[in-house]
Amino acid sequence: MDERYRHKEIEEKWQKIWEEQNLFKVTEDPKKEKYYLLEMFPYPSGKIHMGHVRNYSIGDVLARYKKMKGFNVLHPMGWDAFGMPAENAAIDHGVHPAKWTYENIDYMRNQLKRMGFSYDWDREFATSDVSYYKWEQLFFVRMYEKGLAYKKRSFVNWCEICKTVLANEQVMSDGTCWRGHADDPGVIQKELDQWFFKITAYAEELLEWCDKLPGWPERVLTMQRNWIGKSIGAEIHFPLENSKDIIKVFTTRQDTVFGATFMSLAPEHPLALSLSKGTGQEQVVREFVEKMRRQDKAKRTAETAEKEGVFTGGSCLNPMTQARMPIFVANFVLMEYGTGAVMAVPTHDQRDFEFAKKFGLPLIMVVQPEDRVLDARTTTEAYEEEGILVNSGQFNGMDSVKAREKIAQYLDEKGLGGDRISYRLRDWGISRQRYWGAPIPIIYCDRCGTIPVPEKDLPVVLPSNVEITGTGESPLKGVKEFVETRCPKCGGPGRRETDTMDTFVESSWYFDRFASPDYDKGPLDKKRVDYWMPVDQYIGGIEHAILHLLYSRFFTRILREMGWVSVDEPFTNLLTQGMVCKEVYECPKDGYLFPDEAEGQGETIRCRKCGEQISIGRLEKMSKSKKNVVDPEYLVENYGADTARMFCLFASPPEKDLDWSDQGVEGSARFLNRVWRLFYEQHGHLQNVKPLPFGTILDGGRKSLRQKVHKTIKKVTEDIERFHFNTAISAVMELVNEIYVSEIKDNDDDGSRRVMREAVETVVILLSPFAPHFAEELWEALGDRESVIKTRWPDYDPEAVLEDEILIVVQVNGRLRDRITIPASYGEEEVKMWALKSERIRKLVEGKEIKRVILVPKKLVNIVC
RNA sequence: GCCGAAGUGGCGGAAUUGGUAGACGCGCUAGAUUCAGGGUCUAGUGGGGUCACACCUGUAGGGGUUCGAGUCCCCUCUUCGGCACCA
Repeated sequence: MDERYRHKEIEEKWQKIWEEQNLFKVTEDPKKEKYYLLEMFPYPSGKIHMGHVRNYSIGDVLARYKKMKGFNVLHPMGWDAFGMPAENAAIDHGVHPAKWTYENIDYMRNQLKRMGFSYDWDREFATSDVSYYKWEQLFFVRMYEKGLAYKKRSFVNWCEICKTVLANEQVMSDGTCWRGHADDPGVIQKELDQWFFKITAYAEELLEWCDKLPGWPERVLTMQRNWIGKSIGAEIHFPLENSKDIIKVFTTRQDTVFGATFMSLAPEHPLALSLSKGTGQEQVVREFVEKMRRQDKAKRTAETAEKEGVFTGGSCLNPMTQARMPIFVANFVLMEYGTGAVMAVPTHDQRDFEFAKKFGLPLIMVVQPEDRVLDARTTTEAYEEEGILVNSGQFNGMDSVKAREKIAQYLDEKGLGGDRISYRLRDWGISRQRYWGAPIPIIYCDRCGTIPVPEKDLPVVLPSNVEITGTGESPLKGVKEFVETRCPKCGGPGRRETDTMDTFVESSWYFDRFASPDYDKGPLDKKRVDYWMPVDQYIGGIEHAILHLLYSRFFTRILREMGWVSVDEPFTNLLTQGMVCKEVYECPKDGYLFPDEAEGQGETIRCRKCGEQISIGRLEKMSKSKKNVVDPEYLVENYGADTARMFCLFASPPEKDLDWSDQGVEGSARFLNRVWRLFYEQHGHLQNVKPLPFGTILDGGRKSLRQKVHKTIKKVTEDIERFHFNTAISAVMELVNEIYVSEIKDNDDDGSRRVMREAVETVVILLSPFAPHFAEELWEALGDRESVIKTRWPDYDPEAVLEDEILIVVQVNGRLRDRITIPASYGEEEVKMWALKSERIRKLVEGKEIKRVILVPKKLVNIVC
């Protein structure tokens, strides 16, 4: 054994051995309990970052631990390889997206291997492999046949920087692109023909299952519930004046229908323009609609935005009162929600109230609170609470909750509408005007229309001879050999669809493919998928709380319907890890600085460029633009992968953000070195020594050390099970500290050596999921031939952890006054007696009447007087 | 505005169910090491107070429940995240 801990040599040595022995390869084994552990696979952007290191270190602890616990562990890794950065690289550097992507993959695979993660590399694939995306094209074709994939001309979110369409989920609440560009001008609305997946068909099921995922963080479920946004209400039909047509509205407050005095339409509503024809309002409406279309939607629909609108010239009738209701176009009405038309009840909706005041429209109070009387003539705001119905015909006097039910029933009976449920969730737009993605397998024929590519003709291979320009048109449009084809139905000339699929489609089923990545007779080998799915533990960043996780849940249902998977939900347990943060250096003149662009210390840190005093300290997520990243490669080089892993796990619990600290990394390195020195000093005299069997009776230093060992086994096991890796590591640190100061450390007798052997052996085993190379090397130094990961995770000896003397805290009136050590065997009365016998307690209690004595077994006595 | 999470030493963080607040690590202090420095080992380290005890005080702030509250309840403040004219 080397006197010094040489991380580089050790890590290379063991990575080679693991690979040679194919140690992490798994196959289905019905005799063993399976455990599918998955971390979100990376986009091959070039290099791994600290977020990956943290995510995958957490996963690797669990994978290795479960393996040692005897589970058949599936722990795969692959690449989310389609996407825009590859095209940007093509535009910026003239390198083909495929070359760029696969070179990045090679580099990053190597980096992951250097971290020592226990992946079954035989299962690796990239989503840009034809052997992967061809199955996605098969899904598309089948979905098209079932009406789950359809094409629609509509207004879609368009990012000017990405030059492509975004799904609703990909637009942030401030109206910017989810990718986070600098100086994002905001997503605009563009009218395009787009393919959609019918996720709304599963809105109810996706929502219901939010209550059946106890292994998911509540906040993720809450976000998904909000996103689906279920509202229970009614549809009401309003007949147009002078026409047989009707306007349908959705409302959750059908109890206020008698108070509806006007109508508001979304600017995109087809009736908006047609109603105005010949009324003299045509020009005004046209201008308003045009203006709205050009406006950033997030701005237009922000709550603070001024309520704007114009009269269409048309009117409809309130079906309950027959009152005439003028029809307006209003900026706050959304075409995508409900029916794009809103019955306006200014007395009971604040938006309508403000709108009515602006245009001098009538107010009719129809719901009265029970404790006061509201007057429509004097009220200054809408009353939106429940109450008793007035001015509402046969529903007068009814409670508003009850009235909602009765009015919906009435509408249904009269053919004027009825109960409806509306969702905020909209269908998933998947068309992207991009090259580097899976082609949508559709052919357009002038005679036969839209024809899916027959299954026997799949895959539609992405051509490689393409010019990437970044104009906003799909680059595939320029590839003649790709576009021009034959119609599969009539054999005449046909044109291929040139848009590609959203890359979130690939990540919606990759976890299924990992179960049978080599299968070529279909997308999934049912038997193997049934063995492995669902994923027992999924780990990744909270930023995917809606996007990826909701799409994956939807896709699982599609694959279930098609018979490829048997599960309802893909991920049983979800762990969302926090971000990796570091302080930023910001100069008032030169912006963000790298740490070495600053000089000085403490209060007087200055910019090297301009000499200006700079601010420091604010913690932000590591990002290139903020110049606060730490390159994992630097860490591995200087400290080793094991230290990097230890730090990520020790510094903070997984769900919380991790604050980067160079000194913290030093601390982790120091700990490993401390363990190394202990072994260097001890391994010689502990080789081929066997630990004592369970139940052995000991005393003195042997007993106390052995007790600490078994307590540590118990603690670390429990902590790993509940993902408290930081406290698991601190428990091992405590054990190491205790070994250092143990009085039996250098004893030569058989008993001491056997206790010591067990102690150091336990340190290695407990540390092995965290610092695997380090543990292997020490394990070998102790004389063991087999890899430490093949060792069974130890059980603790229940007898060894028992204490014969325990510390009892003695309180007087709830305040700590003394601590006494007594034999653990003492009964209640004896404990109380000894507590009262304590000198300090006697002084405090003297002359007072003892009213009560409370005893918490093995913990405390509280004397009340 | 609504919903959710959080607030503990100089710092990162401990404290499964109400029962010794501050484990472990960083930093700092002292001592040791034939000791330049660094490294290593040992000990100390919430604040006040004391030679040392005793004692007082302390988990964002205020109130409450309890023999006992970081933990439970109510109110307030701050931070972060989500949703936000969704009819």
